[in-house]
Amino acid sequence: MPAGASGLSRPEGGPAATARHAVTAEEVARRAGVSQSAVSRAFTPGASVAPRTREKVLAAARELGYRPNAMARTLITNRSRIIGVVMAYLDNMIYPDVLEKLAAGLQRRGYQMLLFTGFKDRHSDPVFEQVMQYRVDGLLLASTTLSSDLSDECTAAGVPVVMFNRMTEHPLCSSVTSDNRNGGRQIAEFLVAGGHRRFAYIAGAAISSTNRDREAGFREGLSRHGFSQIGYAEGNLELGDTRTAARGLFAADEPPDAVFVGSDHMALAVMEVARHEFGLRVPEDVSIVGYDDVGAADWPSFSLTSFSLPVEPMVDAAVELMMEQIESSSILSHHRVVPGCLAVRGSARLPGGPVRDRDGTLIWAPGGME
Amino acid sequence: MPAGASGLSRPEGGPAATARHAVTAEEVARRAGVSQSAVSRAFTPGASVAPRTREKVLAAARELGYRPNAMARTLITNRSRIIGVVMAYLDNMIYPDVLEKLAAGLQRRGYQMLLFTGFKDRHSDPVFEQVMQYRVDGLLLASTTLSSDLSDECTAAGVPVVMFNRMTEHPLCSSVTSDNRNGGRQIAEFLVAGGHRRFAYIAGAAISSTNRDREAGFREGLSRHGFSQIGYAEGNLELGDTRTAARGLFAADEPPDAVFVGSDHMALAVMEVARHEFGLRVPEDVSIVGYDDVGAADWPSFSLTSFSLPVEPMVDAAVELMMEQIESSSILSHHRVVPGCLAVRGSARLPGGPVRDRDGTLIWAPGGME
DNA sequence: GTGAAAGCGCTAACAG
DNA sequence: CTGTTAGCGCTTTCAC
Repeated sequence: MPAGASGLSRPEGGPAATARHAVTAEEVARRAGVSQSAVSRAFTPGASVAPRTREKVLAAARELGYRPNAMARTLITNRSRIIGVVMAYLDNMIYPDVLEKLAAGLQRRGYQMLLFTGFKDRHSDPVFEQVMQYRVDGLLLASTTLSSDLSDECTAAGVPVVMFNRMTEHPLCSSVTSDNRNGGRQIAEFLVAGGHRRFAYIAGAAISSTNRDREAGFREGLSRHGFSQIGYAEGNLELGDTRTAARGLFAADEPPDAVFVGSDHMALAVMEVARHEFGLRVPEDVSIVGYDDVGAADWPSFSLTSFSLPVEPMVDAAVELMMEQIESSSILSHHRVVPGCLAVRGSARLPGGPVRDRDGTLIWAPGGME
Repeated sequence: MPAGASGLSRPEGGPAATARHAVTAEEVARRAGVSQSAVSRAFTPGASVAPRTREKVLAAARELGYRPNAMARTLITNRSRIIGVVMAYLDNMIYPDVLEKLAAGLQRRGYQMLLFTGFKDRHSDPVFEQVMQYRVDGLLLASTTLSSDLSDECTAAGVPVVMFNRMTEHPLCSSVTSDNRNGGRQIAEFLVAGGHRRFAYIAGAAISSTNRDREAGFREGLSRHGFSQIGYAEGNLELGDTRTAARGLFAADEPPDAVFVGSDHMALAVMEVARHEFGLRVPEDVSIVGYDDVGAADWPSFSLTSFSLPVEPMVDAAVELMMEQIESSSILSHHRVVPGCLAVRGSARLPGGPVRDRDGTLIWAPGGME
């Protein structure tokens, strides 16, 4: 017996009703005195129906409570107007935001969202089999870690795949990411300019392209200034692991004076450990920088300096890419990299003067970005 | 042009493939040298097929990459095995958790989840029309605020509705909630025992049953001890409004020494305002208690005392309720109230001795709950 | 246990 | 513009 069965309950039940047969176009047609195809046309935008006929149909439909059956329509049009969205877990605070914006974007174009999530531990394959049976028009993969052959199967089945917040070498997948590499590098520049000397990186999912690029950018930026030996630990996008990682770093003989954490979600946990377990002041004793710029980063308690993941433009790009492929019924491989910027707050020591990227781009300047 | 279109991009495209026609049962049948119905049976658990036939079919299916078409099946069985989930917004940190667990629970029973979210501002009716066209087998409404006639339409269409984390007077809806009233009362008892004298309540969505019950319980508990005048403000489940509400309360002539905030999501914001805008120490100057017991409540920075929303049992109950109705194809009105308990942390002053509810239940005792 | 045949509710030609 | 007709891919009798 599940725990939920305990507690107060009203076993008496209450009123009951039995499922009614759904109204069909046929019935509406009879009532409106037209043919069944007329009903279909009345509900098809842009179909050629006399205004008077359409009126009659809509009236009859309203009276009967008719709603076109999307399943039947799918069967014949070969378009479900459903997009499968795969997000293994939602604990990174950006995902709820992505989900909301994505749903809104798809809805606006008349698409629905079939969501697959909550299989952190279990394997994703059975899940995937299910998605495909629903003949989704497209698949959006938004977990940084997911078996890549999943996308193989999709493209083989002619279903366009858009990767969100991750890249792939797969030749027939599109992707939308933030500018991870640049972000990592700009953070390095910023921290070096801030006078730090002992750096560390805490990785998310080490195998993901997202983590790989952020780390690569960070190392690249550091090595430009001669720092090639840095502390390293893996948080695996998981709070427990992240805390362990942070403890290891801070307990070292030469603890870092600047830590770049691969995502805000983890960075906040690192900050907690630094302050409450090691009594470190941020940023006086250690600077902490994250990536994603989640809402909580801006809370006074954290005031986390972070490189932004531009969710809205990324979602827009993803939806656009998806629609393009659905409409052209061809699978292309487009990769969009959406630029972000460093949101400078209080968790990292401020540099004395302006900071520029290697190409001259202004990353930060005292007193605001002019 | 959306912002996402800027930034780096590889316009050259890449390889392209055209959607292939999906494999049908007919084709599998030909290849396996059996009839199309045999194929259907091979994929129907519990159908009467000779093991040898099934083997042949499965082999052919594998070779061809066949997957049964769920849409076609829906059309004939009149069961989509899809549950519509309506969650207007996901910013309350409990919702991602609910979503994950719900998806897992449904998936385990062979159901998919069609998610409707991201319409905080927009009206939900057009959204709803869409859901119904996909012939969902059931609808789970998990936003505390949603037009109630939405459920009318569902039950009229024979679709079972389960409300999650909210109640309704509607006679043909089921619901699963936490024990809001008890929670509110226990918090009152705890705060009174802690020696507080000036109480305040910050409401979520004032019209929601969830808020109503939490507030009623709180007031009930306080009035038992003679406190009937309390501070009140509305946060509307919205961070901006919540901060404004908190500012109003703390800036008053006689600011509260104990605040119960209708949800953790808002409570954390209130704590931020108290500390960083008013320089108040928590709990020395003001005690703050929340409801939901979200993950962040346990972070050292907040250490928020909170009444738990037992997500897992609630989700289990909701799924169970839903399955019951789908399987019996009758709509019942069951209301489950899942008990929670007070998670005592550091954001509220501790009472000197054990605290009991009016019925004698132990709410809290020094040194743990024995 | 298996195949033939009849639809599920709808769209999409096709004549008129 | 409208009705008729033929399926979409599948499940489900119904004989065999």
